[in-house]
Amino acid sequence: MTRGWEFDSSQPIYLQIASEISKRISSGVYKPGDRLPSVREFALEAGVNPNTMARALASLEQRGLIVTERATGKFVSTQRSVLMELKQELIADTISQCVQALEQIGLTQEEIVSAVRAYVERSAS
Amino acid sequence: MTRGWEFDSSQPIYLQIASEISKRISSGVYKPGDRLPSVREFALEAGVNPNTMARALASLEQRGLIVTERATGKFVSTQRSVLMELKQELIADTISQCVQALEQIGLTQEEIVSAVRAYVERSAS
Amino acid sequence: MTRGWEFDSSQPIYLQIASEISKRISSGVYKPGDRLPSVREFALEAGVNPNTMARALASLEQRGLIVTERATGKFVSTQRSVLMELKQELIADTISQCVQALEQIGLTQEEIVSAVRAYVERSAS
Amino acid sequence: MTRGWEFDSSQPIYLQIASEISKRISSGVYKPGDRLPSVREFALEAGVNPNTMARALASLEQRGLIVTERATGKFVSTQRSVLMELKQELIADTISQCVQALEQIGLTQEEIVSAVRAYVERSAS
DNA sequence: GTGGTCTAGACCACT
DNA sequence: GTGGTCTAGACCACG
Repeated sequence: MTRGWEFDSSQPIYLQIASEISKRISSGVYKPGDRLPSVREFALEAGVNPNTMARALASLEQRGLIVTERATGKFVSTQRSVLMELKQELIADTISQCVQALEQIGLTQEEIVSAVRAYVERSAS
Repeated sequence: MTRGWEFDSSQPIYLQIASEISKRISSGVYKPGDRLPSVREFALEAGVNPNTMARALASLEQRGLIVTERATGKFVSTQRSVLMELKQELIADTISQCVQALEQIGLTQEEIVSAVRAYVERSAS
Repeated sequence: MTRGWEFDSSQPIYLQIASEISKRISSGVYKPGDRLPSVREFALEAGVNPNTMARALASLEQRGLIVTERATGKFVSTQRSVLMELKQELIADTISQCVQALEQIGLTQEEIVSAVRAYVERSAS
Repeated sequence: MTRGWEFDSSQPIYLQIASEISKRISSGVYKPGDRLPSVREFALEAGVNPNTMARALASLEQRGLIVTERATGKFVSTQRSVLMELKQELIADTISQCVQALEQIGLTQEEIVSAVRAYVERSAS
């Protein structure tokens, strides 16, 4: 049994939590309109202090990804534009990280594109 | 000053060290024929026990990436084939991880390729 | 009760252990599919530290002679090819050592063959 | 620098020394009529007590392999018969040990002979 | 219980 | 100084 989610020390934990939940929303684990687990539940699952979890959720709420209905809980936003924005951002982050790593290995931009194309074509067969 | 390299608990430290040094070799931080820092220095830099560092380096030596000259130190292999193999493996791993993340977000393979192309073209301008 | 196996200082202990266990596998003391004694038991029997025994077993695993099933133990490989390879290697090593000794004593290659033939015929009667 | 010869605990050291010197005589390091190093020199070389070395040399003298000339030293015997006997014994011991090992690996006597023949023919090419 | 990992500290041979 | 080996003892995940 793991004690909680995995964190590293490169970033505040609450941001890592927000990132994790963002991914879940984007990938449909939590769908638009879904009620999220309570802060306490979430904190237990992640193995962090409820205050930390609350801070993470607040940052998501500020971005418009989740909305709070007083006394009933927090829900994933149903606004398409915000969710699309999130998705685009996650895509950009993922690709950015990948491209950066490949450039560090020594690939040019053209080589990166063709390497990715080769990869997906190979895995498609 | 950081206390050492960053490790997570998803993998043995010695493998993470091996991976880190692999990347440095592939990206030219340590070039073919270069003498590597001594095991003790390396261990100090990474913030681990010398035995752990030795284990990491042994795994690299077993893969043919580095060679040991007794009592003088460890050197990056000058064999092209091994280094090319390493590079291809690092590229494949990086792309695999990226594609997997993007597919989880919900992109199709064509979308992934075009998103990467768009990204590098945008960053080129 | 002996205090452990016999080792000499010509080679690292862990390699001598690996060699000893190899012989046992080849001669059928440990048969394909057999569960080996646990690392701790083995270490006790050999009179060495468990880490040293683990290192020896790791080298055998790397050669494909044994396989590990997590939390249940280590087992002799059932792959014929690997076991045949081992046997051939042990035979070659043994004969090489013998021939070398006999050549040093001053025997020619023909004399060596006939001396061996004479020996086995004599011991057969 | 090694501190002396290698011994194991399977046999008294003086017998291991006698065996080593026997091999040297048989292989011609010390030829018939040669004066051997003094007991003190020999003991120093082997890293043992002079008494132990004296005992080893006494056992060789008893077998007739070496003779003592009072106040001048010890010499390798010039008697052919004794030297031939020694050679035969060394050969028999070497082969016996080899055959025993091969039988333990699981070879039959015919297989042993043909394996040895194959080995010397291969090494001759 | 199993094997795996990591640390701490020691001694060795080599140059 | 280098790497290599060995011991001792600890903690972990797995089933």
